[in-house]
Amino acid sequence: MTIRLMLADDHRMLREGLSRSMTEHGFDVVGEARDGVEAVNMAYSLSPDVILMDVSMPEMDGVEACRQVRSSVPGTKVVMLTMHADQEVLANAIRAGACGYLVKDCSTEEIAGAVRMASSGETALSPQLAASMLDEVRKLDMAPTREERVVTKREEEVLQLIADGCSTSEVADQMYISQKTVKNHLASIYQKLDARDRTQAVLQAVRMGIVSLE
Amino acid sequence: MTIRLMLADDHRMLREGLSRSMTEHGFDVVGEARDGVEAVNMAYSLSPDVILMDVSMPEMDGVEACRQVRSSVPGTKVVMLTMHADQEVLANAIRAGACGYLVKDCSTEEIAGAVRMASSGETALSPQLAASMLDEVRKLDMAPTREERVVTKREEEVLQLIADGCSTSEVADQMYISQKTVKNHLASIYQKLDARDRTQAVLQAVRMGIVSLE
DNA sequence: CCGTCGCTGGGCCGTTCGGCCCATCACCGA
DNA sequence: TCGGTGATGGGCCGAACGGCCCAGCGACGG
Repeated sequence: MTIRLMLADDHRMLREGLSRSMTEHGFDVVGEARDGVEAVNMAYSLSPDVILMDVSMPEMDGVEACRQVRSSVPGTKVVMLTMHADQEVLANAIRAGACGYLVKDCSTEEIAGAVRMASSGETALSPQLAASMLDEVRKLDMAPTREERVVTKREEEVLQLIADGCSTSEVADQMYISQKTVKNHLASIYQKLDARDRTQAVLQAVRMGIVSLE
Repeated sequence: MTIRLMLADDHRMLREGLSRSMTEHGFDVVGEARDGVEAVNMAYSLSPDVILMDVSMPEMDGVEACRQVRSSVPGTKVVMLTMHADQEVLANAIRAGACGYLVKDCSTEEIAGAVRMASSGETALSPQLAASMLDEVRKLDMAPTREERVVTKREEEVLQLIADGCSTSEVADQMYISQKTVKNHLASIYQKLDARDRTQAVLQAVRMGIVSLE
């Protein structure tokens, strides 16, 4: 069974080249759109198996078009194409329901493979993108690592208990200290975390990874 | 300049095969380790450019070995090898400082490419892994999507402003309503989010993705 | 047409919170 | 040995908070 493919890109040359090579790879290219709006309408009337969609297009960008296609034509998979390995756009595309994400300088074999994977429900993306994504994850992990104890152990305990939903008296009970001491710890915390109440202190602590949500 | 490569895997056959093919690809295989402990010691004495390290090994698993190598021999890059596309292990490997992550059924060309990328400071990983990682990200994004408005628009505004550090009176000023109305909104929020004070309400809102941190 | 719900307010009251003083004790490094 | 810091407390007070009543108005749906 041949896969019914649709193209969406504002560059005619790219469309024609892609159309030719995808046809050679055994796909049935059933339609070509020049912008995002056209892509959404065409997807609705053609219900292709997969759409190769450029990220940057006139009228409506590919990410938004992807979102609309996914909601109005659920059976159609969308593989995004982009010029650069932009991690931010990638994240948005994933949220929009894209089943793949390729940089344009990949080979036609890679594109064909991505289309096949998409049509069978799998996800494909360029190694470049994967690497940039990893760097992003690594960056996120770096931050919590450097901490050299801004607040003391007891202060941290207070923060965690309050984040867990305890009141001042409950914190005091659980820590076997008086309410006054809890308030003293809090006062110290407010200075260190630049907060003026427990709400801000806990939020700041969450941001800094000092306490855990849940 | 040839890249000095070290192998760490508990399967002799795999080591020998890998050693042969990597040599053919122009790498200098300077050592082979049979378990994690041996890998760490050998890495320390040989200081190879790159280590191809299996995830599952006796004595010490590859992830821990990777961590120790990264801290004791900072110049050595580690590329992890695994049998299965386990997203959990991948995350740990990244945290441990791995510069690549490959499933074992990839071609020797891919491995060679990953080693070269690693030695030049880049990150490489198998498309399969990338896909499974994406699925993970997608799953995380799914949860906040289903929300059918638990709190009303105004209540959400109140929550966001408080999360941003505003007091009751400041929220009232910014929303052009009285302090009493703000407190009324909060009271309504407490019921809906099962919170007893603004701290818990904001934390719950953050957990539910209603308001954003920062 | 009437009920529900969201948004806007008022008043009252007891509790909690945060800021400001203060003290003691133990520990650790200069 | 002396000073700094962490942890433990005390008291006091004004402001903020949360719970409990209440009301009117507009929109929307049955």
